[in-house]
Amino acid sequence: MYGAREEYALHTLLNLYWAGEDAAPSARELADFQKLPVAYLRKVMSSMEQAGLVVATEGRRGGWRFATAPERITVLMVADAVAGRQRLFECQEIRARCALWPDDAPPAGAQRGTCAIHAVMLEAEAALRGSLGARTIADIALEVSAKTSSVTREGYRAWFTQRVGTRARGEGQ
Amino acid sequence: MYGAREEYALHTLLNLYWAGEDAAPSARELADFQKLPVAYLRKVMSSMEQAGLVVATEGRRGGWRFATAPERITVLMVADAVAGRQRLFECQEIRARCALWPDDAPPAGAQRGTCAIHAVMLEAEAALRGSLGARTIADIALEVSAKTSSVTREGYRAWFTQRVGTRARGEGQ
DNA sequence: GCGATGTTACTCGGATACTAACTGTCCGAGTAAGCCAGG
DNA sequence: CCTGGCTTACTCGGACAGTTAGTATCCGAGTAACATCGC
Repeated sequence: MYGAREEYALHTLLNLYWAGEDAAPSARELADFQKLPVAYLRKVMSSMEQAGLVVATEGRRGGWRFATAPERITVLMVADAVAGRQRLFECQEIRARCALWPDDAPPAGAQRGTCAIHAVMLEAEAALRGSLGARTIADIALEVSAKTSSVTREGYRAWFTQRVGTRARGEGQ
Repeated sequence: MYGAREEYALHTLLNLYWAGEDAAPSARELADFQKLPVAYLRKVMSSMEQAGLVVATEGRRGGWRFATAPERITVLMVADAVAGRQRLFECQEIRARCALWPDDAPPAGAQRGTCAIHAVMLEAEAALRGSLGARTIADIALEVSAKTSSVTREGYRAWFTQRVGTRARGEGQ
């Protein structure tokens, strides 16, 4: 159900968090840091922009920032943003098709309410979404922080500020 | 994540339930009743047989029965049987790839424990599986029974016993 | 009457199309900052 | 000094290719019940 897109998106948001408030790294920098395909990451970022999670500034010193505080961005929001509100189960209303009646004239009862099987799936989907909706980017970042040394984290931040700085001053390539 | 396979499997188990203990309908009969593709349903049934949910008797009067009481068959078991224990998320250990170190020599800390993002996904997967594991085929059947008239349900059962009967007696064309 | 044979209708498993989705790449258009030459 | 054009390095969006997974079909092999034929 969830694949590389979601993984890229979440890790990149985490990296955006490490980079710090005033960095605004570009898609290329974010991709380089994690060694991801640049062009593809751009699309992922676009999806997240449309969902209002991040915002891009254009031009030479352009780059990406959080549009919302990472404390308010849940994993569910990210998944929905890049995968487009995927359903756990796509009900085809099989119940209406039965040998006991013609296809074009099912009895009224066969279509009333939600399909019982569909209902079970919807319930499971709600459980899934509830779980994903309870965790935020900041949550995860703090969790990771607790397990890594502050030196390492400072290294991350420094890499971004240095990379972004040289680009802005035209020292690139 | 879940599609036609699961829908076919669950509806067919429900139909097996309506057919009654002593019916043993064939794949063709089960498919005809719900107007499903026969050859495909056979494969779905095979998956469920391998998982120990249903059992087939071969030969002319052959057909399908429950291998386990429908009270003990959860929706999760069915989904796992036909979809093969799908993961919600396939972690690619992206965290090990970083511009700060060479690909072939990541620091020990970067790989220790489970990836934080992966952990969130595993938790959500557990919530999903917990929800699906709490509902059984018999549950759903009783739920549907409560919403349909006994005449309708008797019609289902009669259709199967009649169909299975004529086949066994060689009156089928 | 009784056993051997053939027919029928199943299941099982593998091989094969067709379609849709995911991943990834490429290219043109628009935008903002720095640089540099001409007035 | 300062204004206009050039270069650079971004973002944005659409179009495209390669690979994989899901849906569906087909065919040959094995099996069990029934019907039929020959003894």
